[in-house]
Amino acid sequence: MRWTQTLISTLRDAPQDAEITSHKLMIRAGLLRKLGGGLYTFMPLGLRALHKVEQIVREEMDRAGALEILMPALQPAELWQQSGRLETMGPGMFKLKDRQERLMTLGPTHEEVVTDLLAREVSSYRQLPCTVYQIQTKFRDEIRPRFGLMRAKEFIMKDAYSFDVSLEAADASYQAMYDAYTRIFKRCGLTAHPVEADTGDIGGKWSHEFMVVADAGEDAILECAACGYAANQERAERHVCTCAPAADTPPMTDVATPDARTIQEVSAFLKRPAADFIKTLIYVADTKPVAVLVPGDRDVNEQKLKRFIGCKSLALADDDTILKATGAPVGFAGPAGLAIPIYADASLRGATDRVAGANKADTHVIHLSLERDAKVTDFTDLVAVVTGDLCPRCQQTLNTKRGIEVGHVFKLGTQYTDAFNAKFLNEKGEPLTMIMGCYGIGVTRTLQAVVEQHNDADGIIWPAAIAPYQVGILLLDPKDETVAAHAQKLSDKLTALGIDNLIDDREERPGIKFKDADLVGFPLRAVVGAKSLAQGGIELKLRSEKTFTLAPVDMAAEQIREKLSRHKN
RNA sequence: CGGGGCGUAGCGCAGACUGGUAGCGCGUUUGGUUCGGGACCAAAAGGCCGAGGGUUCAAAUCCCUCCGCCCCGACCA
Repeated sequence: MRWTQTLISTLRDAPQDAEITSHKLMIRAGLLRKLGGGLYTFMPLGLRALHKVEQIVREEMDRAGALEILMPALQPAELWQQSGRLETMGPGMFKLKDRQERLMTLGPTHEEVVTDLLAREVSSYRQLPCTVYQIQTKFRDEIRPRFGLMRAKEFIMKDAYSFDVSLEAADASYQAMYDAYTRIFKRCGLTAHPVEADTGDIGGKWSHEFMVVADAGEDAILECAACGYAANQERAERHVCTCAPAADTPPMTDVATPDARTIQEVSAFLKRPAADFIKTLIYVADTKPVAVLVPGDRDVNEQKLKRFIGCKSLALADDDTILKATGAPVGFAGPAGLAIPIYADASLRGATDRVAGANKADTHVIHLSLERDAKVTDFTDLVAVVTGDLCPRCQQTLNTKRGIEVGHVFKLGTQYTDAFNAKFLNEKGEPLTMIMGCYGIGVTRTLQAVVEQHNDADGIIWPAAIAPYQVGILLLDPKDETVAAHAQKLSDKLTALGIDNLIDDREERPGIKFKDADLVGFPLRAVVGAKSLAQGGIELKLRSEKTFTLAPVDMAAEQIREKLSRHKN
């Protein structure tokens, strides 16, 4: 292919609305163009790279025994009513009506469609295990689309679903996908770490996310260097020391704290550190108010809270609800005397001599001994784990990193197969419910994660496996027929060797071609010019290296193949 | 949804406070000189200044409404 025959336009400046490196580079290098918020067009160059990622995904899915299918993106809403997710995922789904006024959705994911499908298709244990997958466009009405392809309203996902006869068999299917994911990300040139994760709206009991470590990542990961424990902050647990209660805390006493509402204000007023406080938050779980207690210097992890209570919606209570539940305005809630359920963080078990709100305006209490002075419904792990907390496995210190979630694997159990009555007959003719797993890779996000992980000040540095073109042939003297012929010959030879390449045949000065080649990020650059030919050949330079070598014209293609194979990533 | 910021040529920006009907750089087109890390000279094309309404003799500029985009937060009592 020749540069002048394709649609590549590079930009010297990044558009003002691009924030992170990978987003800027993908726009500047002409891979993407924006249509609107969270909506992007893949230009020829970007689409080539995307197709390569898809191809790797396809090969590894096939290798793992999964079967490719393609389900509709447009789906009847009844399916979502049947699973109950029209309610839980509703706000994040695009909905529309057809001319019959039937409510439809644009699929944000496909558990419903696939379970309905397998429930109809599978009737015997002989058909199991069965894992199907598709590479398809998903639609999500994101609260806030961000950073180009990282969080888009429309994006390409590879989603796979496994169906098994038993939990043990399902574990094997899960492991097969987990292993396939490991291979996929490696082949894409990514360093992705599996971490324990929250299951969110998908549901299920167990899941791992594949995280690419990057400062631009939207998730926080807690890692233990000692034992290898790694978890998304949404799920991360910590080891808590069970401290012996102080023998004699004086009776709980009111103290006036006029206008001091926040922990910070009361802490300053009473001259007690935030850690001595019991922070009391009033939430509304579905429709009922509940109180949540955490140490004054800690934050609540709402995902954990939601999971523990088992509610569908969870939000901080408004001022009226707080007044009704505590009898006091916002800022003076405390555990003593509350008539609503109280959930306390496990670290507060045996807490004595603490400060908390008194459930009276402008008043706090001191000498609060939690189990003596309040009726705690349950103690459980509720705080957001942070750097410095102790590993729940080995009690060493945890560290935080930022990560981009590129893949997520779930053990779902029978949540969906129950809802869709997906049963099969076993050897004895008994009907059993299939055990399900689901597995997603954000294909478009993965592409951007690669750029985020592989770049320098000059531009993208593509891993050879997913570069739009593996070789950029810079034709420096396009009007010189001999030189141009050499470039074309090299291109043909490379193509014959299965190495895709692009000849930059523009009538531009060399400087522009060098800059653009670096920006676009060809893994290998071959310079063909009157000067190089006079010196005896064609210049070969890897994007990841500083020096070049001169290859005789007849040897250039072979040498390129060799260089590329030595620098897979 | 709340807070903040921004909408002027394909991209990056100035002009706005102090109204007088639009400019710079890059890019694009043409011609010329150049030609190994984003050259130079000359000429040219390209804009209902996000949309609607108002004030005014006159609005990119002032006022109101809406729309779009970006960032922060989705929350600490």
